[in-house]
Formats: sequence, structure tokens, C-alpha cells
Amino acid sequence: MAAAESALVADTSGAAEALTIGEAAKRSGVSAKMIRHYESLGLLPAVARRLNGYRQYCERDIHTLQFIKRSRDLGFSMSEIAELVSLWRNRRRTSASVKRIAQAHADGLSKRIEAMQEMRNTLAHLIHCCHGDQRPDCPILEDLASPTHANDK
Amino acid sequence: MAAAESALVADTSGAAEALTIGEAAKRSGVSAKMIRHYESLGLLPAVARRLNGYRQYCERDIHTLQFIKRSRDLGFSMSEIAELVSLWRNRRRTSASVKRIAQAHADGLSKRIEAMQEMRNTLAHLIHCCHGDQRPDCPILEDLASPTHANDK
DNA sequence: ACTTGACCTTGCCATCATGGTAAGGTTCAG
DNA sequence: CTGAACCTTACCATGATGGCAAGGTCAAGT
Repeated sequence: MAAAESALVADTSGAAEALTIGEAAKRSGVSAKMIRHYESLGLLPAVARRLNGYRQYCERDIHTLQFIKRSRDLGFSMSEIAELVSLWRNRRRTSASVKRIAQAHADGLSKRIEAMQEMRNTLAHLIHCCHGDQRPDCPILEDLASPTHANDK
Repeated sequence: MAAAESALVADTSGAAEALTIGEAAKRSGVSAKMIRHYESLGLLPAVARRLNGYRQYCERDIHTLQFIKRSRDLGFSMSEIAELVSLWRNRRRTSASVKRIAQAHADGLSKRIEAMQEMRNTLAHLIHCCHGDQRPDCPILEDLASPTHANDK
């Protein structure tokens, strides 16, 4: 009887529901490990379980996981994603609130990109100036050792 | 006698040596916390101590800390910095070995920058398409919820 | 001499998203 | 009945940094 229940608990539709966490991972592109983690963060609402304790995922859950995956791929933090998921579920949301989050994230990205570009440009210059041969003289080390860098920041 | 030693241990030159960690922090721009951390990583060679246990820094140490600070500002990782400091100290280094590290780091930066630019561009497009008003319809959420994103990566 | 405030010491915890590993239970196929 | 392949929980690690706590030290003011 335990075997019977574990095989088919999807009481309702005849569609392919009730996926295990491994199947959900493959379908969503999110690792099982991360799925559990997201659950602990409260990103996935209902934590349906079978009688044996196995987590159970329906199409809606997979969709949520794909939403999270896409959001991560766009660089949103977990707390931002929590907000986005919440707005996504809320029919009375305003697009302004979504846009605000996205804009803030894009601005953060721009700042980080600029900072990294400045590093890269400085490095490119130093690398260009360095012979890269067997001799010890090196403008890169000279720059790093030079105490005359603006204490900006 | 204990008071006398703590005030002036700089036995040699009359110059202002023997700085405390707080003074070293101000001079180098590295926090005291991080100075201790770098020491635990082996980036600072001798860990001179006074009799009371206080760390003691000479000009050479300050210079090393400034070197580390500059390297961090250019985005080098701690393990890369460990290599750079080692090369800096080594008179028989080759500029090629320094250049190799810098080039690898610059390449890593470029990759990360590209990835972030792609995120930002995608976001910019979505943000541009979003009205950002009181209505719930939102192309940003629609994108995130769309299951049709190439499972690339 | 005693207090006070500013410093120093060590050590532990938290961040953020993710991976790894260990120890144990379940299921399914041979 | 056994073994592979899954599932469960729980803990540790990453990398660079900050924060906090509990205690020692020093210098200056009362």
C-alpha cells in the first residue's frame, strides 16, 4: 500500500504532475540543492510532500523555478527575486513597482561594470607597458609598489 | 621599565618606526581587521610584536600594505596578491611571470564585464518596454515568467 | 592613585549563492 | 535480496569583509 501511494498520488488530472526534486531540477535548470535552498528562503510557497517525505512538484512549481532561474541569470539577488515572485503572484501589483526593482538592479550593474572597466583599463595600460620577458624590471610591479595612488574612494 | 620599552623600542634609527596596527591602518588605507587577516594569510612576513603583544609595523610593512591595497583596488584576488608580493620581493623574478598574472586577471575581468553587460542590456530593453505605471501588465515579469529562454550557459 | 577612554588582543558569527560531503531512508530493477 | 539511483537532513567551505564580545594595555585627566 505504501508502494501504491508513492507511485500515484496525483489525485486530480491525469497529466504528468507530481515530479520529484530531481525531475524538477532537470526541468527548471535549478539544482536540487538550490531548490531546497530556495524553499528554505520561502520562495516556493507550498512544500508538498509525499508520505515518504519526498518533495513533490507540480507544473506551477516548475514554472516558479524557471522564473527564479531566469531572474538569477539576469543577476537579481535572492531578496530581489523574492520581491519579484511576490509581485508576479499579485494580480494587483503595479508595473511601476516591478520596474523600480529592475531599474535599481540595472543601475547597480552599471556601477559595478564601470568600476571593473576602470580596473581593466588600468591593467591593460600596465600590461601594455610590460615587456613580459626574462628581465625582472616590471612596470606592473612598479605601479603596485608606488605609494602615490590617490587615496580616493 | 615596561612603560619605557613600549614607548621606544625602535633601537636603530631615530626615524618614526614602530607603528601600531591602528596607525598602520591609517597610513595604508587597510583596516586593522584586514591587516590581521592578511597576516594570517602569510602576506606579511615578520609579525614583529612588542612585549605587550601589540603588533609593530615598520615602513617596509606599510609599503607592503600599500602594495596589497593597490592590488585589491585593481581587483586582484588574495591568492594572486600573494603571488605578486612574492614576485615583488624576488629579485630574480621575470616580468613575464608578473605579466601573466595580470593578463589572466584582466581576461577574467573582461569576461565578467561582458556577462554583466549582457544582463544590463537585456534589462535595459525590458525596462524600456515597461510602462512603469499603476497597471499590473509588465513586460519584465512576462519575460521572467516566459519558459522560452535558451537553456544555454 | 584611580578612573576613563581609546586603543590593542583573540575568537566567533554573518554575509551571499553555491557546491560538497556524510549518514541514513526509499524505490525500483535484476 | 542486493545494488544503483534516488531522496532526506545537516554541516562545512568558499572570499573578502564587517561586527561583536570579552579582556588586556596605555595615556591622560582628576
